[in-house]
Amino acid sequence: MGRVQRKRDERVRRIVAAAAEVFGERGYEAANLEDVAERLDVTKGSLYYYFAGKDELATAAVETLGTDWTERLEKLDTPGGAAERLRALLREHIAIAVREYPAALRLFLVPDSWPDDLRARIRELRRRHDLVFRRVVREGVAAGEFAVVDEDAALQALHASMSQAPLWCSHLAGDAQDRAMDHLADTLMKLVAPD
Amino acid sequence: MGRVQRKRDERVRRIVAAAAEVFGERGYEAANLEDVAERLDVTKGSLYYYFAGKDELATAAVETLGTDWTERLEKLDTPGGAAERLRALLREHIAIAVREYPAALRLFLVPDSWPDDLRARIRELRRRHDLVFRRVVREGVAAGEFAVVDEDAALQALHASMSQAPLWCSHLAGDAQDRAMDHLADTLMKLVAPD
Amino acid sequence: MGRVQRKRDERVRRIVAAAAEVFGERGYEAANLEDVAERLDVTKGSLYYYFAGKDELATAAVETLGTDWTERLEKLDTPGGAAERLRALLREHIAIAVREYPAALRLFLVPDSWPDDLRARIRELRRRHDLVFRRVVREGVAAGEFAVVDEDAALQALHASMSQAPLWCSHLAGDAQDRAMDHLADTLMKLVAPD
Amino acid sequence: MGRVQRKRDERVRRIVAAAAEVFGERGYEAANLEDVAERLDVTKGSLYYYFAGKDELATAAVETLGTDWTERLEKLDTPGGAAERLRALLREHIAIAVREYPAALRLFLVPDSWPDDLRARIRELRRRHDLVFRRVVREGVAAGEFAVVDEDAALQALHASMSQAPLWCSHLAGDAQDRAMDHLADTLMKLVAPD
DNA sequence: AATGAATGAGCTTTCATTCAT
DNA sequence: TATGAATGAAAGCTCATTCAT
Repeated sequence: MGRVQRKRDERVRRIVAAAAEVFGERGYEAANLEDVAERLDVTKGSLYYYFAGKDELATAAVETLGTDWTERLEKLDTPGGAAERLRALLREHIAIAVREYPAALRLFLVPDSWPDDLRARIRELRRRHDLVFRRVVREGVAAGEFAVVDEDAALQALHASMSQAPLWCSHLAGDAQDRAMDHLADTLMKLVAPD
Repeated sequence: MGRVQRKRDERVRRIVAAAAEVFGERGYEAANLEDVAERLDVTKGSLYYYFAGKDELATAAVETLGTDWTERLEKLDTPGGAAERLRALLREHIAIAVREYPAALRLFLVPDSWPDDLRARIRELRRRHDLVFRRVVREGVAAGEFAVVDEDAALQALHASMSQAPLWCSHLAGDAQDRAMDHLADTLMKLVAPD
Repeated sequence: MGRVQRKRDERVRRIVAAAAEVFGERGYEAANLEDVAERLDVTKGSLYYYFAGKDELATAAVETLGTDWTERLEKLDTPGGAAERLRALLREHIAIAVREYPAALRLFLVPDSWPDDLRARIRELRRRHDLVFRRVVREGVAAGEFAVVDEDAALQALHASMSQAPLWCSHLAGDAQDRAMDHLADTLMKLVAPD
Repeated sequence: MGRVQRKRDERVRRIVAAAAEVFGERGYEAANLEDVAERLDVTKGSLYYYFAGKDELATAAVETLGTDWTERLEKLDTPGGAAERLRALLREHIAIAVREYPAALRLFLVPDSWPDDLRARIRELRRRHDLVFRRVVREGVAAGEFAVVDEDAALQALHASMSQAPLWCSHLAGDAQDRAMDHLADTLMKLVAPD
């Protein structure tokens, strides 16, 4: 992989980052390529040299954002039992959602009209993301630290609550926001609390 | 209020219903008036006889849907303690979300660009809706039946989880879907479980 | 002509008056029938019972306004020489323009696309209106009171100046407006001043 | 300023010229972008690459036309006294109105609904245009060559008469038209004639 | 590789006009 | 007579997409 390829990859990376911002802020439909280009100081047309169209760009954005997010959670190597580790995961996930991707919810609400392969890739992304949490939950349950009514239900509730956190946390200021995020994490821990 | 007015009201009601469907399915941006009109077997222009524009129509849809939903929950007169009543509320709310308004989440994700008064009305709607749950939770806590880390956090988690339920319940068939909904309700009860 | 016909005439008269206001304020293109109807507390559709369409209504408005205006000038029976009479005509014309039909200029700027017969009627109106002034000017010239380079040019200048008077007189307050109108009339008298 | 910019400027210039034609012929409301585009052999949408909307295009048209017109009059360096110079100005102004911008009157009758800044720019344009005439009139008065009842009234009358000249001159043929224009200019000179 | 330009389809909105009642 | 309702054509505007340079 030569210098040329590296340069191209870097270019793509920056485009996707910009796209993730715009799509995240406005959602797929309301986002427009002009704004993505503007953020990169290039023209709309240039994007087509790297991406076949809006769909592909949005998919790449979702993919990158999803992967980054997942990896940051995967790297979070907290020592201790399942409870400590889950608590750390929740806190980190909420922090990322509120601070960095306040509109990720919109970003993941992809149009139903997308081709199957794009949808499949996104589903796969979510599955991998979900696995980070699911593993800890499952270990906690096995170790008797946690108890769940239903694993799927618990995980859905966790994800849903975290992804909507920005909707009511964003408008809070520094300390109050921190406290709200902590309270949410603590609250969600109850979902897997032993009886 | 004469026959004419009644007829107009009925007409408006049907338009709003159609709009709620379309906006709910596609979200505000992706929805278009052509589709709303088509569902009513009229032409686009006719809608403007009843509504000043897309915004107003969407607001009406959100408002109607929100009010109906809240009222159905308010009417739910379950006997018993806070736990029984909350459980019934959760189950009903989830059922409505999954069966009748699978895309309500999208509908409530209103554009940031809306005028303040529209946003204010929507916020008010949500507040009233929230109150139905908040009251029961508060009573349960007072009665020692429930314990919450933080009232706001608990309620946010409840709402978020329920509103996203369709995303993973819709594709399930009859019995499996019922079971999933029950599991979710039971899971969410843990959020307020006493220690 | 029975009571029915009289009632209809009265109805037509009021519609035309409202139309003259609206067309005068906005000009032909920008005016819309909804506003005309609203001013009369009726619905758009009703207007079609009396007029075949927008064109006919506008023509009637122009015609009525033109006729009224002309008749008021014709009735102005000032004693004295041509100078006194012309001065009175100018002053009255300007007053009507500024106070009552500040946008008459817009009203008379009819679209080029109108059918020939409508245009012909309007031209005839203007001719009759013009005649009121032309007669006095001609008499003044014959009597040696006036001198004109060219009768047509003088009359065109008179009309143009008077019809645009509202553009710079409307924003003036009571006395100042009166003075401006007087000055304009005096100024225009110079157009026919003897050498 | 590179070749690209020059090309863009030229493009803009041609668009504005086309717009001035269309707006001038039909007035603001009746004019439509389709027609402007058609005259340039492009599609409607292309205009938006250069102008934000109908308002901006119309303003540019008014501005360009107004500036050009004023500059042509300013460059008119006639020798002689105030009378000779005013006579030349009138003649040139009338010629431009009749021959080149027969519907400028319509163009300058901007909608009341325009934003204040657009209206302000147009007013400024008119002020500068007016100044060309006002200066000569004032000099003539100072030199005792002219006498006016009221400077403002005289100038308003001059402008109004000239701007409406096309309404009755356009339909005249070659020589007759020339003569009519001359007569108008001579007639208007009387407005400032000494007593 | 990137740009400026253009396109065309699709959207929201307006409004003269028609018509059953 | 008058109304409420609906229509359809046309307007202004947006934007993903294409393409010559």
